[in-house]
Amino acid sequence: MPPKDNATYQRILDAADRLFSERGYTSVTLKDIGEATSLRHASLYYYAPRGKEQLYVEVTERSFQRHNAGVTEAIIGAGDDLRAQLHAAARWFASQSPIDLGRMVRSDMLALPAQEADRLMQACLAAIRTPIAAAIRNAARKGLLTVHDADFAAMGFVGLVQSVHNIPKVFLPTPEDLAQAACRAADMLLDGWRVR
Amino acid sequence: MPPKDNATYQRILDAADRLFSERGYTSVTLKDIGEATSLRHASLYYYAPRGKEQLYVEVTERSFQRHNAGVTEAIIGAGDDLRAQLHAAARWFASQSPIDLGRMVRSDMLALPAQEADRLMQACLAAIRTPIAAAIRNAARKGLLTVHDADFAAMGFVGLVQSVHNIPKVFLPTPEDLAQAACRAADMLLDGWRVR
DNA sequence: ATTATCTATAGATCTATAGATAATGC
DNA sequence: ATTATCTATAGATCTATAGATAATGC
Repeated sequence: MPPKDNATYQRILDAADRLFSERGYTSVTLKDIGEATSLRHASLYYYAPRGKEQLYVEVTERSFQRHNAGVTEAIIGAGDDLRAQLHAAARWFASQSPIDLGRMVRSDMLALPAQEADRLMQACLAAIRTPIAAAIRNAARKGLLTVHDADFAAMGFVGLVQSVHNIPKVFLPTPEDLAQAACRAADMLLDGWRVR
Repeated sequence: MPPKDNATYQRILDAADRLFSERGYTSVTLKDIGEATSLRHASLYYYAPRGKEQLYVEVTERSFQRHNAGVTEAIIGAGDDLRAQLHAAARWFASQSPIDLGRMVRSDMLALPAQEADRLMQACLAAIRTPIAAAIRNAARKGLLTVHDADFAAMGFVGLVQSVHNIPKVFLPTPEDLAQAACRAADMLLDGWRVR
């Protein structure tokens, strides 16, 4: 069992992260992860003795810590204005491969022991919701918003902003196109569709 | 090859629809579908000679026709007011098991021949987008909205409204709780978070 | 000696096919 | 006779383990 900061282990986690987040737990095989890291799939057990499940759990926890940090830093770096903060958060989600919470809840987690699935899912939801809900509460305290449930609003924000990842690539070819679409999505939520 | 309206075949499609939409293409096995219909998995080939892929394609096309009809009828039945129309559409999506467009794009479709995947995905996106975009355009023509891209707005609406399905069941225990949450999500988009 | 990776293989599961058997309709 | 379902099985793929081999560090 090598240390966690071992370079090969990080390569394995990176590949597993990309594959799991893209295709989901059951669609990814250890052979896929092996090929992505130029290792035989049997060698993965050297780093993760409990196999695919261990890799999935570690990768998922790591991924949500990264998202939590990414969104938090984006919002802090955007200053005090909520629109700027939401644009920064929207750009973060546009820049990352999307988090498919629905697939996680209704598919990935079914392959894990129920208790572990619960713990993991709770942590994941909190990790992405918390920094956004904090920004919303902050603006609401200043009397700028009519939002009643900041947590609910934050989850909706994530669902809306990430829907840009479902738009076919021909319509949003470059990463900047995607980022701008995500910002427009954030604006829709902030300003509303109705004329003011 | 029995006729399409054969009762057993409909049972198979219903079970496949539920399983595929919940867990995705690769997570569902023919054994699962067999067990859900009290048939041996080999018997499924009598109705779908091309196996799992055929079942997935038929079920997905059927599902999006159903959603298209469901949303269209909901909107028509809601009268002329956009808010009432969006609430009706939101209630429809809350009442149905969620469509995971992200999983379809980035996982399910990879298991299908590229050309068929393209055709299917285009049809799916259009089926749910069209009736909502029409309602938005209708209200925009009356000068009530500031929406610039009705198709983009419609996709965002679906992403936002369906995010209520990711909220743990303890917070939204009954179907009516879910429906009301979906309506509140629709209101957020219509009115915006900023005070008016 | 220890660490890292590989080959080989067992056992489980999955898709798909072949052919037997039971049920139904003439 | 035809229709519907079943049993049995082949071949592929997947997870996991055992043990060999190569590379590295003392």
